[in-house]
Amino acid sequence: MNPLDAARRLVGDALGQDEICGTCGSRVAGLCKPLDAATLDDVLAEAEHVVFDARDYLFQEGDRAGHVFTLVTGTAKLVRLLPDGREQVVGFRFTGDVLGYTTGSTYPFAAQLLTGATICRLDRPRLDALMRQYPALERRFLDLCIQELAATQDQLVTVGRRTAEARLAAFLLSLADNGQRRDRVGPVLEMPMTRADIADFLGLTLETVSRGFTAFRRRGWIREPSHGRVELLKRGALQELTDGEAG
Amino acid sequence: MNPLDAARRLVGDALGQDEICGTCGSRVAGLCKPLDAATLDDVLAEAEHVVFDARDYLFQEGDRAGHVFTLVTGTAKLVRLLPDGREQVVGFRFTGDVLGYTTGSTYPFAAQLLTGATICRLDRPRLDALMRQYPALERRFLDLCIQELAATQDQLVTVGRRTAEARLAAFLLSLADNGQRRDRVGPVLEMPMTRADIADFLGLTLETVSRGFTAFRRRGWIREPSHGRVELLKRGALQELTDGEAG
DNA sequence: CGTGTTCTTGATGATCATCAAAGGTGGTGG
DNA sequence: CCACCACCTTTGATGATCATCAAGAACACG
Repeated sequence: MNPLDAARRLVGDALGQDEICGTCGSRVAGLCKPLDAATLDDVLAEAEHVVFDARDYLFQEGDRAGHVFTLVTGTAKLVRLLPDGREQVVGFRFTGDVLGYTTGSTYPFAAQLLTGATICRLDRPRLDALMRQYPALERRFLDLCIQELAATQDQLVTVGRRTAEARLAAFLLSLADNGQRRDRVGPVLEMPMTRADIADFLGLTLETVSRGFTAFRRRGWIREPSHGRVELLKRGALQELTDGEAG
Repeated sequence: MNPLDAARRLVGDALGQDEICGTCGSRVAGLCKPLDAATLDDVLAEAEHVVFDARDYLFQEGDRAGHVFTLVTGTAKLVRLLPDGREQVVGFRFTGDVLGYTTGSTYPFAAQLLTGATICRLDRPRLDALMRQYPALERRFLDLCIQELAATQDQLVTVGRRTAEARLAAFLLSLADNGQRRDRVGPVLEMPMTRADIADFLGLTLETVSRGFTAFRRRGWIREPSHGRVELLKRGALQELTDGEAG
């Protein structure tokens, strides 16, 4: 069952009901995690749920920042454009993550979906009102922002100071960490991004990324059971590569 | 007069008095900018001023996050270490900037001074108390964090997708923007960082950075009137380079 | 005035981008 | 249901960019 179908079914069954909203609120990375039940109800009463297709943009770079989004289901990439049209992926966002919060008036990057997705969306006027009412919400955004900052700095280290294969290894390990935080079962990771997406994230070309995957496969470090999935067979080897102890 | 002497003199004359504290509070990037006078007095009463030498660390990566710092005078670099000892500079901080705020228990990077500096320092327990009292302070940190995030994403674009000379041009232009925000007079920019610092920031080697400066000098795009200073003579040319319209 | 640090410049080579083409895969419509 | 088509992926050949190694020059400091 592909993610889009899953999302549609979920929404069809339970749009606006506690089942979905519970999901919004209970995720590790979710917006409402530290809120008590009464507050949560207030917040969720204001939010709306929407379904998007793969490749849809939640927002473009420079758009008026009118909403904050939570990914109930699906994966997205955050993209900055260069004047000449090339793009840099500044991050990926997964089920449970929050996107698009800014104190500025426009989004500083675009958010494009890699899969179909169910989105929980809250508009800025309502969010501002809720934040005045519940200061814990503002604190939550600060926590999230500090986490994002740390992750972006990590990425800067990866792109600035590692070889192509080491970057790829770091990417795969971060995917795995991500899966764990979301308590996904089993050793096989979902990887909905294309080689081009990964290249734009790592500051490489898609050819170089492809060669990296091939090399890891040949060495028996990874396995790709199907499109959009990886399994890390030798984490130690990947870790050594990122740590620079390459032989 | 070197920056260290300037800092020492300033502190010797006016430590703890309104003159310095006014400086903390009035800067564009300062912590207390949006606070009213009464709040500002409360915050400043809790802060202490300290003088550091060039190369001192305000904190190391992994230290307990016990203080928040404002640079009253001086320049610092923020550094992440790799397992093999190489380092990535994730940002520079200038007079008026705030450093070291995190909701976590340890600093995720080190802060090392490039020049002597006067620091306005506030410990976490007091800061937390002040934030409970003045929610505007928390909001201020969120603003700052979002700005830092945007700047770090910009840097990711630079390091991931631009050539060596284009990175250097972007760096010089950002220095100039920074100077403007601080309403520095005249066309000559302070540049207290070494070629190695710049290289570690741009994901290059110090030799490549040096060659870049030489190339820009030869083309008449920049001038270095003395150590630690630059003047941008052809901003348009530098801008074209970063925008990728290089011929 | 000597010493350590930073900066410059050159020579060489490795890494990775670029260009090119063919093989897969999934989705769509006939 | 099959065939076609668009997109993604793989693989190869070549070359440019930038790292590395090396040595000398300029500068700051004691």
